[in-house]
Amino acid sequence: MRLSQYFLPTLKETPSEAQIASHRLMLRAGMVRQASAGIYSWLPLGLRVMKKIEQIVREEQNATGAQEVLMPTIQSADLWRQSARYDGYGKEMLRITDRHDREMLYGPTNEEQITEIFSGSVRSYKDLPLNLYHIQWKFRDEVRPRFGVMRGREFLMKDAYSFDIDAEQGRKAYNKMFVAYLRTYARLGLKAIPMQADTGPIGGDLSHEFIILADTGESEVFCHQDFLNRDVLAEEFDEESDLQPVVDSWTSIYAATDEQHDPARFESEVPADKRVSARGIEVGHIFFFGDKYSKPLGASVSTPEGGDVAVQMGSYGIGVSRLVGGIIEASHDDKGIIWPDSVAPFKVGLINLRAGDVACEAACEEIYAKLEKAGVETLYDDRDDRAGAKFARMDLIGLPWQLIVGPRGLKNGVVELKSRRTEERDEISIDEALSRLSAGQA
RNA sequence: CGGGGAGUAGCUCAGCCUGGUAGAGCACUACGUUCGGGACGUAGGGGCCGGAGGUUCGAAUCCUCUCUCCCCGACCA
Repeated sequence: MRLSQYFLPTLKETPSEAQIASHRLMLRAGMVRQASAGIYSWLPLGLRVMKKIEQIVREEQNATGAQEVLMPTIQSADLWRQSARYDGYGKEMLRITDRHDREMLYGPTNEEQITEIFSGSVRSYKDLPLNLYHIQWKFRDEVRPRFGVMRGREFLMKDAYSFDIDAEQGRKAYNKMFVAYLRTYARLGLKAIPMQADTGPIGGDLSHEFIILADTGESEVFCHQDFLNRDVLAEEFDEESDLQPVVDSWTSIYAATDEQHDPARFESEVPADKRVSARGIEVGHIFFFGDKYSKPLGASVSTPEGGDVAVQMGSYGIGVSRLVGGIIEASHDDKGIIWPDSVAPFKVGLINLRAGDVACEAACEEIYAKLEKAGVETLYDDRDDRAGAKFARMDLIGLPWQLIVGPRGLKNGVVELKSRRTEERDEISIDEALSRLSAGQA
């Protein structure tokens, strides 16, 4: 993509409403624009990142055997009356009426809807286990939206729903999601820590929330150092096996948010040099709640013995749009965003330091064409700005690699390849730069 | 939902107290000089001063009502 043609409205000054780093940086980098309190429009750069996160989430869900569906944002009030949550959910639910005065609502979550879909089509234990998910916008009328997309009212969420014949099978489904979540966050370049959680309004007796560490996190987190050193992507799992030992290995070590923190336990269970206290952001929450929804909504299947039994359900949420902010919170510096490779909107920013210079332009055009051909996502800064402005903008939007082409280097036959994260610069030939960027790692 | 604050140019803000031709910096347009870490000069364009009432000869400014946004707390993917 040529920057001269790309809609990237970056800001030099910070809009006054933005308090935390990710919000400031998202506005300054031209990723989003606020429409009203807690509601955002996504501009090209922001949308690219969100789509990448969404795709990683999707791949990890699919890998567990979950199947993607898409449910509507607008739901009927009647459905929610059946689960008795229409009155219970309170003012967070945005209620609307259509032209016939039918009571509708903008879905804050989809347990009722998925359960109805299930019960309308599934009759036998032979159709289980089943896990359906979708990635759809939700609306929760938060009292006080804040922190940009981290606590918006409208947000994009992946929610999965598992259906099983009994609690034992349900626990297996829960464990699969547990591990899939760990893998998802790891692929997003995040250290996520599972913590025992309250089940809140969704209910149930088994629940974990996933917290990523970031200095600006909302809650204080205490955990064992081992969490941070463990690489879940390096571990092999047999999806069909019982994952309980894996889950146990993650949940048996101390980890708690400040609400549930027990200093005495922390100190007795974790050696002093392994104690980590940090700030955290919740980016996912999983629940197993048995027949809480299947019973009132009549989601039952026939058993091998010929009887009828309400299915055991779980629900599993990841805040996709929140993760865009969360990743920035976990990965930025005073110059701007530092994207992990897996979600970077482009892999490399090609900077022509002297637009209009014949040699620079020819070199950039050649490099750009070759990178595009090699499938390397490239944002080519072909604008006629001064060098300083180009550097500042590229640092702000945080692409992992900057390939800097200037008259000074070209005279010696070299370009400069700079890592945004480490700030290491290598002066190398164009060919070497191309081969490094085209290979997996630069 | 309690408490505080703010709405004036795309952004950051001054002007308001004490009513009298709507301003600055950045951004934008043109030209020139510049050109490896957010340059400089000259000339421009851009505003129903959040909205509605009121007071007044005259309202961004004073009064009333209202809408919106932000911050702190209690609650949340």
